[in-house]
Parts: sequence; structure tokens; C-alpha cells
Amino acid sequence: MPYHHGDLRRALIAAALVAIAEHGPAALSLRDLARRADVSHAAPAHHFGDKAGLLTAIATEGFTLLAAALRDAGTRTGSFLEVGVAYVGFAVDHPAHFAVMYRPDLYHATDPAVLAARDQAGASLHGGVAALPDTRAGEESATNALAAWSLVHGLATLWLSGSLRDPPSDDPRTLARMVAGVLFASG
Amino acid sequence: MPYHHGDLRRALIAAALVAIAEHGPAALSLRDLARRADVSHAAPAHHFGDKAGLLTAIATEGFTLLAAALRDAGTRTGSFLEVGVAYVGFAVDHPAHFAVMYRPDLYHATDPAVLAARDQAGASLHGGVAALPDTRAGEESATNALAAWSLVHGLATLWLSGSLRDPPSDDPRTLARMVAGVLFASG
DNA sequence: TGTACATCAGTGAACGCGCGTTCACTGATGTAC
DNA sequence: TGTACATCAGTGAACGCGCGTTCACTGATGTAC
Repeated sequence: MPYHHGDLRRALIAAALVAIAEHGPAALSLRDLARRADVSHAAPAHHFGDKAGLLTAIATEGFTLLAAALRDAGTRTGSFLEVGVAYVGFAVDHPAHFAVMYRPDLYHATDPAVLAARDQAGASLHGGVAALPDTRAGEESATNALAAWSLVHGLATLWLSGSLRDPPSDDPRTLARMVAGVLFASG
Repeated sequence: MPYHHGDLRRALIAAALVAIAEHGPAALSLRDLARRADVSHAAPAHHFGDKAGLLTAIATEGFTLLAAALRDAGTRTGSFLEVGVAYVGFAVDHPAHFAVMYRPDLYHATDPAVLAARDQAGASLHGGVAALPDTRAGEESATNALAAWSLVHGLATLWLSGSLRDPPSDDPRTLARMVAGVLFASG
């Protein structure tokens, strides 16, 4: 165990993601993270200042990953439906990031980096909607985009909270495809 | 200040709803509630046993209120769209209840009372979907119901978390009517 | 109407715990010369 | 190649705080007779 960790910052974020997946972002404790990273309890403050600083870093990373996943799905398939599926897929694959991102009360929500990352993700989502065919695009596109966002966000949230009793599918992406299909049958 | 409070149980729940609306359910402290209710710090345990017991009571009450609101909207308007609007309206009117209901990790989720209340709410929601016109009802009704639930749940969640930047309407019920209209134009 | 007693709601002192924060420190690393 | 020094990452002891829980208690209420 060398005195210098090497990449303690990264290790603390990794430990935080595990802890958040277990007990939620609100229950996070810097001392617990230090324990998980096998480091003294005062070390985390060197890297993040405080708990909100750490969560800000996680939210920023989360929005950046989400933006990339949505953009990738859009360019790969050209289908808005698949962009929605990618949204749900991101939430399921990165539940800890997802849980933090939509709790702006827990982090420094006005931090420029997190704002920029969030706007990136928003642009990726709206870019998908703009590609919609037929009458649905156009002047009502803001409402359409919000409907789509609400749908996939709601499905992801319900899935993660364990609220779905007998879902038509056990695979969240398949489920997302079915459910999003109700909204935009033409893809 | 009499020795006996009168209805301390009710007062503690009321205080909890305020505290939850301010800081979220995870940050709830029984000592804080006792302070808000102007009672000794050990008093809450008499009524709820522990924090999870209190949150169980709130979740039960929430599901019961939600079930009533959905049922009422359905029978009053006969429109599934309006049942969805009522869902969003409930979330906005009772944000603390709503925040607890979908955090089953925080309460005794297997408590018979809360399970019964949850099933009531589920039945009210599905009852609305069953009344759908045309081809959309039928064998795919489970998927349709989940799509509708996801949509209104997502919109409510995004609204409550303050994630909506420039919503097409500032009134959540109007917004819900617009957004749900994308899913079920025929009402 | 009055008394005795059981029951229940709420008290308040005490406990141990985990937390965030502070601060003087020490070990490691890199750079100047 | 070697030495001096600045910088930075991480340490560990100490602090005060709010928390949940326990427990012997006391005040209030209701019921039996």
C-alpha cells in the first residue's frame, strides 16, 4: 500500500457508484467511501471538497455518458424509438449515475460543467425527436419531445424503483421498445 | 400545553410531510419531527416504532389518496386522458406522499396495508385504460397501460425534480393534458 | 356521585455511534540547477 | 549524476453535532364498582 494512491479520485467515484446503487445518493457518506477505497477518512475532501462536489462530478459524468449513448443510438439507427430505448438502457446500466442526475438538490446544480453536460444530453434527445416523420413533427415538436422524454424517463424510473409487477417483458430494452412503440409506432 | 397531545400521530405525519417536501424522505429524522410537533424526542417511537413505520403510514395514505383521485377522475369524466391528468395532479398536490410512495426501500413495502392501497391505485389506473376506445384496447392493453403509466409518472417526476427547462405550459395539469394527448389523442 | 385502579401517552436523562470538518503532520514526487 | 527544495497527496488525532434507542418515570384518561 503506497502512500500515494495513484488515482484516488477515480477510485472514490467508483466506490461512490457502488454505495449509491446500494443505499441511494442521499445516504452517501464520505467516511464510508474512504473506507471502501482503503484510505484515511479525511482524504476525500482533498479531491471533492465536500459531498456535493463528489455528486456534482458523478452527475456531470452521467449526463456526458447519457449524451453519448443517445447520440450514438440516433446516428447508428436513425430511429427515434431507438433513442428512447437507449435512454432506458442507460438508466438500467448506470443506475447510480441516473439516481444522482435527477436529484439536483443534492449537488451543485449550477456548476458550469454539469450544466454543459446536461445541455448536451438534452440536445441529443431533441435531435432524435426532430428527425420524426410525418405530422407529428413541426410546431408541436416541443410537446412531442416532452411526451417522449416523459415516457422513457417514467419507464426507467418505475423499473429502477421496482414498481413494475408483471411487466410484459423482463428485459428493460425490450420493454422500452414495446412501450415506446405505443407512442411512435412509425419509429 | 397539555400533557397529552390529542392527535400526535396525525401531527407527526403532517410534520413529516413538510419535512419531506423540504429535504426529501431520506433525510427525515424522528427527532426533527418531535421538535416540529413540539413534543419530546422519544414520543414518535410510541406511534410508529421507527422511521420506516412512519414512512409506511405515509405511503399507505398516499396510495389511498391516489386511488381515490384516479377513480374520481375516471367516473367524473369517463376519459382516460383525464385519469392521467389526475395522476400528475396528485403528484403535484402531494409531492411528499409521491416522493415516499416510489421509494419502497425506505419503508416496510410488504406491509399488508400499503400493499392493499397500492393495488387499489393500480386498479384505478388500469380501470381507466380498459375504458379505452378502438384498436388500442385488447390484447396489448398491458403494454398500453404501462405506456400511459410511464408517461404520466415520468412527467410528474420531471416536473417535481425541476428538470423541465421551458415547458410548453407552466400549469402541470395543462401540461399533462397536452403531453398525454400525444399518446391518446382520442381521450 | 365518588373512589380505586389499570392503561396509555408522553417525558427526560443517558448511552453509544457515525458523521463532517479542522489542522499540524509526513511521505512521495517532480523540478531547478 | 546528484543535491536542494517546493509542491502535493494522504494521515491521524481531535472536536462537536445530531441521530436512534433504551428505560425508569409521571401525568392524564377511562372504567369498574
